[in-house]
Amino acid sequence: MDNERIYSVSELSRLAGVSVRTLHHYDQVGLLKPWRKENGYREYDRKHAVRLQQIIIYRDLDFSLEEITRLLDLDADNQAKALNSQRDLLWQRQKQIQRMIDSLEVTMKSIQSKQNVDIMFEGLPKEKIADYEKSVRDRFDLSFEGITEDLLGGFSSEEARALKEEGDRFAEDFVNVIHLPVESEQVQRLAERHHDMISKMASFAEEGVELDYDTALKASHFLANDEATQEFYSFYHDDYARRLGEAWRYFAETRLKS
Amino acid sequence: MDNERIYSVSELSRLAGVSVRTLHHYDQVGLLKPWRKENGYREYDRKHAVRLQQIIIYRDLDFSLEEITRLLDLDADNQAKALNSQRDLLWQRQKQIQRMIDSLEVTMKSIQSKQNVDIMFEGLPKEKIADYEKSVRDRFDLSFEGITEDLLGGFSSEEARALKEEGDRFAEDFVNVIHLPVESEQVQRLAERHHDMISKMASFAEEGVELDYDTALKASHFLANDEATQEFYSFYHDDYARRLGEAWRYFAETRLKS
DNA sequence: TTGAACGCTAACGTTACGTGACAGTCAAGG
DNA sequence: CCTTGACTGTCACGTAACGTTAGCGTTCAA
Repeated sequence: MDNERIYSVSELSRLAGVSVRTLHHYDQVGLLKPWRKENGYREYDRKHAVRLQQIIIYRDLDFSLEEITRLLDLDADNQAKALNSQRDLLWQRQKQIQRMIDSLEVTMKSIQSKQNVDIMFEGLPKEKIADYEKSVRDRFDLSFEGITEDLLGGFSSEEARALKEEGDRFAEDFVNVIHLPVESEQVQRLAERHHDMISKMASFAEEGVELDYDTALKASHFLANDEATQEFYSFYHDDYARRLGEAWRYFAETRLKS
Repeated sequence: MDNERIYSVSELSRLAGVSVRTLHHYDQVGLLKPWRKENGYREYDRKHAVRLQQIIIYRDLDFSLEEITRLLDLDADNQAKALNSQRDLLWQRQKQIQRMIDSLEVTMKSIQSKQNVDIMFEGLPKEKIADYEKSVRDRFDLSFEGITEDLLGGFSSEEARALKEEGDRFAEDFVNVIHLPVESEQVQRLAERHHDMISKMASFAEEGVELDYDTALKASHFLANDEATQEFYSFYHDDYARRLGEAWRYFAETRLKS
């Protein structure tokens, strides 16, 4: 019945996971005052142990020992209220950490996307990338970083590499039929393949996004007419961007028009 | 293109939510070293801002500045890895706080249940409660606190008061028919009412718990025969516990037998 | 009875800044 | 041109919450 477990300093310190010195300190500042045996040894009971738990919670929440003293002595009678406020503080802390995690993941996505941009543009002429980027930014009034972050941030390096290879293979195939008319079946098959590639990426970036007629038409026009873009893709073939643009346009007109 | 936003001490301090002195300090210990203008003023760029964010995360996770220096310089190349480990640490912290919340809620339940016990036994003879409690503990090999915690911990003080009143009203009604035979319709109607009361409480404490035949029979036997219990309930009527036990037994035999 | 384990106090050390004190810098206004 | 107020800089001491070390008493099993 008389459940009065008592603890020595070292026992309580092990129980609560704090150092003996800490208990000495709390005694000194009057935060947790144990009984004393005749020989001067400190003696803690169950109530002390409970109070210590509370102290530790508040301490972990970055309250000063002075504040903790006030809080605990103030709510000494109203235990339930004290516990409630502690729980609320812990909830707040949870949410705060969640925000930190979220912001961290945004940063991670941004870094990953930059890496992926490097992967995707690997082997392509460095100095022309900047011009191409500027063109895209001017034409569509979008930050290049914004685009790539949305489009590439969600992929791992491996996936990015796979995409790069898929793109290269496509380019190779396209160059092989680049002399054929855009209406030809071979070219249109490739146009569809390209359309599917892009759609896949876009839908991965944002759920339910469709590459519709208008967007495709704009893109085709850009490909067919923008100089920096032509320059950039001349790496594959002199006429690459122009022909791809035309292929896209025909594909959009015949297959995407609603 | 040259996105090089630069910050003064005060600007960066506001941006990151730290004091100017803190930035001075980080400069001093070599954790975050800004550029210097000719006049000696500190100058921070975007990279500094990013590094500061990382510092703050680690600091909030209680790393020492020295450890943070090591961590950041060690993973300076491998940014992605650093961010990953930070996220993992934040997750761990989340879980730790969750454990604290859980343990806190257990404590809250225990306190609430003790308050509710006081409410439920209010007005009943204090000194007989202990005997009754001992009897229950001996007979059922259960800690009284365990029972009440499971049964009453989930109720608020208001709900406990309502339960107490319901119980008192029942006792009054039962005393009014206590002279009638246990088989009588009036008594059996009350037995059912009592059974429903208890069931409701039990099912509230633990989802899907049913007060079955065996349990009811044991309880009825206890009520009808245990002396401390008789004593305790004699507050209502000398024969209260015995008659209630018999009413329960009949009810169990006629209505609960599977 | 002795030595290892534990306890006490006292006092200085450490970390991560806070808080002045005192002085130079700079743009705006009288 | 000079002042004024907002910033900035470097010392340098202060503080909170213990860590650490030193010196010394207590307990208890071997």
